[in-house]
Order: sequence, then C-alpha cells, then structure tokens
Amino acid sequence: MQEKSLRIPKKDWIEGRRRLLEWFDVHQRPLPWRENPTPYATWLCEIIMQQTRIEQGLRYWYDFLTLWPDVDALAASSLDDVLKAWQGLGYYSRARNLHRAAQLIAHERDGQFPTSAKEWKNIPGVGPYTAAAIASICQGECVAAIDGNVLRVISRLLGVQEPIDRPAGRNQIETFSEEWLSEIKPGTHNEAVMELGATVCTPRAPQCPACPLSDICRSDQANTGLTPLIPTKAGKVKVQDVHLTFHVVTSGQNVWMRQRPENGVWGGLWEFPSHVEQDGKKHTTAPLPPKGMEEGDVSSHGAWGHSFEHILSHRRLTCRFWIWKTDMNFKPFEGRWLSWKDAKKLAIPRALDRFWLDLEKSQSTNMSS
DNA sequence: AAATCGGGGCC
DNA sequence: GGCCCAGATTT
Repeated sequence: MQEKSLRIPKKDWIEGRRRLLEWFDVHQRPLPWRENPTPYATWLCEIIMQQTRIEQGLRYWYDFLTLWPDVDALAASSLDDVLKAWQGLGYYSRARNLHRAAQLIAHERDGQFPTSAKEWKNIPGVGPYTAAAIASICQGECVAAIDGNVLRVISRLLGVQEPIDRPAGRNQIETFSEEWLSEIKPGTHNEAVMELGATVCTPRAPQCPACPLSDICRSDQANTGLTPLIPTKAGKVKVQDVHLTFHVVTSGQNVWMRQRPENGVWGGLWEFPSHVEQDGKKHTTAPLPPKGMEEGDVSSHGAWGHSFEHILSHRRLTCRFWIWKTDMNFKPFEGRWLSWKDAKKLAIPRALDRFWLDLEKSQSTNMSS
C-alpha cells in the first residue's frame, strides 16, 4: 500500500508541494468565498457547489447569502422558500438537507457550527469531501479534501491506471493525499490542488507546460504521454427511457398541484399530477383521465397535448402534458388548488418550467391572433 | 459495491 | 451523443 503511494520520491513531492502553493498564490482565481471564509458562507458554498460548475452555482450562493445572511435566518425559513431559491440547480435533496441542517445547527447546537471534520460529517448533506473542505479551509484542520478535481490531479500525478471510481484506484489517491497534505496550510493546499485541476490539469486538453508539477508527474505528455488516458473510470450509467404524462387540471385561473415525495426524482418539488407509462411504453394517442377523475367530472379535455423530451443524467424523459378543465368543487386526488400566481411561487422541475413557458407563449399567440 | 439523484456547458 | 462538474445518500 505504501509503495503504491510513494512511487514518487518523498523529496520530490515535498518540493512539488512547495511549488504548487507558490503557483496557487500567483494564479488562483479571485473567487468571492475566499475573501472572508466564515463557517456559514463556506458550508453554504460547498453544498451548492457539489457536482456543480462554479459559474452555475455562483449566482445561487449570492442569492442564498442575500436571502438568508446567517444560519438562524436560514433555519427560520420555510422549506418551500429554500426549494424555490434552489430551483433549477438540481439534486434537490441537497436543498432539503441544507434546510434540515440549518434547523439542527440553530436549534439543537445553539447556533454553533461543528469544529472538526468528524463532527461536520454528522450534519445532513455533509459527506467526506465537504467535511474535509470546511474543516481544513475554515478551521485549519489537517485533513485531505478529495473531489473530482483532486481525483484527476492525483491519479495523473501518480500514474494511477486503476479506475478511480473503484476502491483500488480511490485508495491510492486517498493514501497519497493524506501524506502529501501540508501540515502548515492544509486548507490552502486543498484549494491549490482543486484549483490546479480546475484550471490546468483539466479533463480535456490539460496544459502540462503550465503545470508546477509537470517535472515529477507520472503521466505528463512530455514523460509518458498518459495524461489524456488518465484517469480511467469503470462506471457506465445506462440511460433509461421514461414516458411521463402530466395532467394539468385547471379551473379558471386555478390549477391543481401536488408535492412530490422526498425520495426519487425531483424530491420535494411541486408538479402537476403525473404518471409513468408502464414498462417504458410510448405514449398512446388518447390519455385516460387522471386516476380518481371520471369523464363526467370534466367539461372539456385534451385541449393541448404538448410534448417534448427532457434529459436527466440517468433518464431520458418524454414529457406529455394534457389539460383538463373542471370546477374547484372537484378535488380529485392528493394535492391542492392554487392560483396560477401562487403556483409560480413554488419550486418546480425544469421540465415543468419549460411547459409553463411554452403554454404562456401559446396563449399569447392565440390571444393576438 | 452499486444505484440514484439534475441541470448545464463543452466538444 | 458522451463527458464532466468543489458528492452524498440509499439500497
């Protein structure tokens, strides 16, 4: 185990570490959360940035800090408001865990944040990476934070040929990372490795000539030419086809909506009642009325059979929307009546947002024509 | 150990 | 169309 992690002589990686920190001091991007890293702002940042590009998440980080400047404010908010602010960012369990964690910290920890990576891991939504990142960057703890950038940088540095999404490859990277970590400035070291991965040791077209570690790297193009081939991954996700039918049950300016269960796709978000076609079957031309709703309950139906494709990372959704008109005395199934205006204040999936835009466009076209 | 969970940007 | 992104949680 030790041999694997020490294929680079110690004097070399000590020197490499020094040059990395030197490089970081000069070339780091001016990211706003580096200016005044408080536990709250750093925690918020790390949760938002999980599996998210900086450019995409930045706006959300600002929005959350503006809406809820501290953990007490966040804890006092409603889950619906948090989900609404999170809308469009994806992985919605992060938002629900964030809200739950804020209440835990505010009410059960007297507003006190954890002070070690081990404690941080007990906070909902905080796993190994996030715990290490906050504790090292914000609280000076000597613990390695390993994200996608680090996996790529270290696998290339060591020339790890085993898949990094399997224990064999992952363990090599973890072992070396803990050893390599600067005991002087662990937070800066962690940020430096991530920054190198984000700006120089990139997934495609890495800029090895600009890398402060190129002379000791086991896969630099100038040495072995392995850089484009590392890291390797074993995991391959098969994308399934799913056909969804949404029933837009309306009455005048009101619409029937329900909240999705916490588990599963779009957990906790609001939607029009929907159902999945069995066994991935394609849509039939004539949709049945939603369950619990008889033909006689509707005054008209099938007004607009809008349909489009929506891609998730693990699903290919074909979404069909069917509009039914009824009256508000009718409460067909789980959910509630909402005015269009109030419904828009709720967090909804991107796919429904698309539908909504198309519908309004269609209505304005009809009115003008 | 493997599956699940979004959406957007890039090639 | 595939890949990846400042990963965590559930099964």
